[in-house]
Amino acid sequence: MNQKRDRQFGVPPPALQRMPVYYRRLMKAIEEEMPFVSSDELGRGVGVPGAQVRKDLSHLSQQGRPGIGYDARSLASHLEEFLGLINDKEAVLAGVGNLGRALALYPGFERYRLQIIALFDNDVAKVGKTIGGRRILPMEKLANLSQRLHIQMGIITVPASAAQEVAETMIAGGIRVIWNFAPCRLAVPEDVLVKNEDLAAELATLSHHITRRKVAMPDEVGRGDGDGGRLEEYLC
Amino acid sequence: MNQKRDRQFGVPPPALQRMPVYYRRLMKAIEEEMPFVSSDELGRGVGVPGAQVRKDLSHLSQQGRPGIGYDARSLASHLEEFLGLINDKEAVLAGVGNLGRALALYPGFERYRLQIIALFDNDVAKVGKTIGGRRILPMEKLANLSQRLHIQMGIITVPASAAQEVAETMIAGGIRVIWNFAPCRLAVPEDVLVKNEDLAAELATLSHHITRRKVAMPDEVGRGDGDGGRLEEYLC
DNA sequence: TAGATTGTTAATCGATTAACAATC
DNA sequence: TAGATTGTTAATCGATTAACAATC
Repeated sequence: MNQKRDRQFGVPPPALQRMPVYYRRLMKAIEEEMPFVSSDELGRGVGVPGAQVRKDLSHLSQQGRPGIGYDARSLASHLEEFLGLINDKEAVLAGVGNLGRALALYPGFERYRLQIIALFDNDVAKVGKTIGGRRILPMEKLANLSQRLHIQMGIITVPASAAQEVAETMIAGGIRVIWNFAPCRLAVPEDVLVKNEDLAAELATLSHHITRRKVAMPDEVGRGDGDGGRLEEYLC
Repeated sequence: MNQKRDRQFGVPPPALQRMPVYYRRLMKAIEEEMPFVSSDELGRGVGVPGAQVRKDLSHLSQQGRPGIGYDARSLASHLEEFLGLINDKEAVLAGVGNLGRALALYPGFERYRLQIIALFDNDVAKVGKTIGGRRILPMEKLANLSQRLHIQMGIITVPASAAQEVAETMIAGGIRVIWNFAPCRLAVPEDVLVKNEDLAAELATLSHHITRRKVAMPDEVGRGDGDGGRLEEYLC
């Protein structure tokens, strides 16, 4: 009953976020030939208690066996299905700077069946060059290519000042899921999903913790000899 | 009263995460010479209602003027102080692959006073090379250098298989805040803060949305002409 | 059988939203 | 004064945790 409601409205976001981590834990169990994994073991990885894991997994067609745990292979393939990892997904990437280049070459995406199929940049000096076997195309071709190839995802790695315009181009090309690495928020129609990977904002929260931590724990034991040290000594 | 409690126990995590976005909105207002910004305007950027913004900002020493809004400059500098953006922070980075290289060269960190002061890698072919004016050092030097220079943050961009070991090295060097880009969870003592930037996991949740969205909205209007298209046509 | 672990219900906790008197 | 917008309290919503009967 509750399950049907969830199926319809979707799994709660925090639960969804944990699923890939459970999945990873299961892959490890399979590698180590452990046939069953308990909710507590699954939770250990993410730092959540077993009860949370069970609640999360109850949103899937359930699988656990009381007294035993979850069948690793079976649950893993349920998660693969749930997360859509069995489907091929194609993305375009806009902005071939250092970060764009790194993402285009990131080996981890392949495992999840994401292919970055085309790279775009405004810089005429970059257009025509090749990265990981893919030629860099001029930005004007993005919308049309995305539309004709039914691209499902757009990755934005342009500077913040250009991000909104690029997003609009992607949306014009029929893209409805945007992975935004530019340090800004995008204004998009409500049927478009934007996932912000805002490194600068994350850094700011870490900065807060660093600063406050200092205040909270004034005497740091065992942190160096107090003479300050100099960077130069270490340059080999 | 409530404020004191918050000051002591810290601002709720969701509020903290929004602060950098408010800060950015304020910087824009200052640039545009708008002296005051209302909570609704501040919220627009993050997609939260004004009431939420006001509640969030109430954790700071409050500043708003009824009927007018928040003084942009004043609130911005409160946020700078709160987020520790006025303090210089130093980081080491381990793992100079494509992603590590991109982060080392990322221009956005400087604004927030983060300096990546040293780069480390295990690969002897990389050691000795220079990135953004910083020489790459062998991993064995990480702990000692971090300790002597009182480095506050460690950035992990090594493969998942090496991440735990690198984290332990950083912790041995006195680092208590780790920004982890490896697709895995780290086991650390409880006084160490780990912020995971798990791109593979994020991708998996996006993958889920792409898949489910397909199911939810079966007929996609205006997405191409239906003949499928071919990538080759577009390669310039 | 005894021990382990499940799925689920109820209790708790925390964050968001609504509402409104205070005030610029 | 009238209109706008604040800070805060109370109501709502949603997620986490505790507890336990069911069961392998």
